[in-house]
Amino acid sequence: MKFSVDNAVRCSECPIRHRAVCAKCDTDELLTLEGMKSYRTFKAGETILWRGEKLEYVASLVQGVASLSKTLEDGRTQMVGLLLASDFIGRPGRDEIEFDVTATTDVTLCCFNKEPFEQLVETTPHVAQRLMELALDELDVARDWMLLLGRKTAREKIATFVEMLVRRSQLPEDNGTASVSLPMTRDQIANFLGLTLETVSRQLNSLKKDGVLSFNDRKHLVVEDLSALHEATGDDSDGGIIF
Amino acid sequence: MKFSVDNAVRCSECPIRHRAVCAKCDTDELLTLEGMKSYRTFKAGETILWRGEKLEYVASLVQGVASLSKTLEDGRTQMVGLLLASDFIGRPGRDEIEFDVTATTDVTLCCFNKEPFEQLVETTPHVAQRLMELALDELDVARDWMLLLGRKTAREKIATFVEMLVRRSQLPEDNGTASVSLPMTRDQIANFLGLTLETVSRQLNSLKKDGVLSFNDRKHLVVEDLSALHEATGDDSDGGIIF
DNA sequence: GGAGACTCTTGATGTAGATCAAGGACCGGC
DNA sequence: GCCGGTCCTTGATCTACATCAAGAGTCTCC
Repeated sequence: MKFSVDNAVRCSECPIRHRAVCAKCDTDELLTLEGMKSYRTFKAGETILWRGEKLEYVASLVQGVASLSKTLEDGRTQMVGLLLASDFIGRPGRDEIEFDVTATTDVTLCCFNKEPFEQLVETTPHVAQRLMELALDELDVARDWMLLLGRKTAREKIATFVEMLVRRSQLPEDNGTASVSLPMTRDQIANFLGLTLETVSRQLNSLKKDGVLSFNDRKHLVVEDLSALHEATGDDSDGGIIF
Repeated sequence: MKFSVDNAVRCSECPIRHRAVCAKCDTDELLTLEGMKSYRTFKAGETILWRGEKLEYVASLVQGVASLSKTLEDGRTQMVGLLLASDFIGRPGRDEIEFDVTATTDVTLCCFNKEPFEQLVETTPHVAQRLMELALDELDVARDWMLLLGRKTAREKIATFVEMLVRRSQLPEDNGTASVSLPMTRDQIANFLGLTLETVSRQLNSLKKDGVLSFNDRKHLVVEDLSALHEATGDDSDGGIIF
């Protein structure tokens, strides 16, 4: 279900219609948004927004994966968020953002100019409510990530990351087995988990040796034993992580 | 400006009136909130909410400091948020929370029963907007914290923490000097920064030895050189952290 | 199909911070 | 004032992961 700037869809047919910032909008509100929106695309690796850059628009991510990252003075970087289809970029009421946004894969955005969008937020409770829900969901994810970054071992971090991929891809789990595609390089994973690429490689291969995972090409992973994987995350058995 | 359950204030005189979830409310809306609210207090160390517990109410923190924390299966814990005056607890649309909430100091909450509050969110854009702003602010803080947890050294973590205390306390900075009160034990600080209490102690004393900080009693810190402190955080010189 | 550039693996070594341990300072209660 | 508990400091040791290094796969573009 690919689409490009050239064949822009109507909102009512949009693949993220029911999950994005517009999820709660009624037909009238949708019409307003329809008039404001425009699509943009970015190639994998391109920077979508720089930290501190003046924000001209806010956007929903329609297709692809983007990442948010922060950098220290000496160049160390940490990924602080992963944006997937229906996630929102930018915030009404702030002129710039505190992190860089980079396209991990090819990305399509549905953009709204900032000012008219802010007016919409002021007037329609549906948009503000949905933005609040999205922000609170992101907050939950960020907090799970803080636990991971602060307290988990390298092996637990990798296991948690793979488990997240499985949950998110929503693939049918075959009696304890699942296969997922890996949209990032070891380096990007390392950046995500607060590790180095060598440690990521070692831990992935260690999980492979232990029969929890298997893989041959670098873009694809098979989880051989989901419960062993969960065991390795260190997470409390109930509850768990929401993605 | 202490107050207890016994001498509940009117909303219009509330110390957090202009920063809490009610900040954008007009007089009518405030009246509705006035009718719904009730105060609760907790002693330092008490648990305000357990993870997974059914949420009966949402609340604004009026006075004191509370912390959010997560726990791994084997008992390792990580603080994932610090709640200060005007911060909000709970989320409309979710029946439980994913972390424990504990009173760090004595705490006073302004509570709203969950269901009427949710209805209010549905109907008044001002509350939804303010909740969105609060959530987005917390998200910014959480992301700074992820960078800290994932990439900073022990010394940088401590420096960042102290700098945060300074910024937050808003005390007049005397030509590069500032003094702040320390509302937590070494153990709690360690839990906040993803360190151990021994490391916290060592790094604080190392910063003392280097003339950046000084302290005699355990509840009070003096920053002798704010720019040296900032230097020690590792943060990019511009921008910086918002608290 | 081969040169060059990424990306990944694997090994050897170093080190920041955890862990273990013990003693000292402070605090509240009797 | 003394006693028990909590909190903090300091030292010795250990270890998980970073860092440094080298080689092997794989991808792409003339």
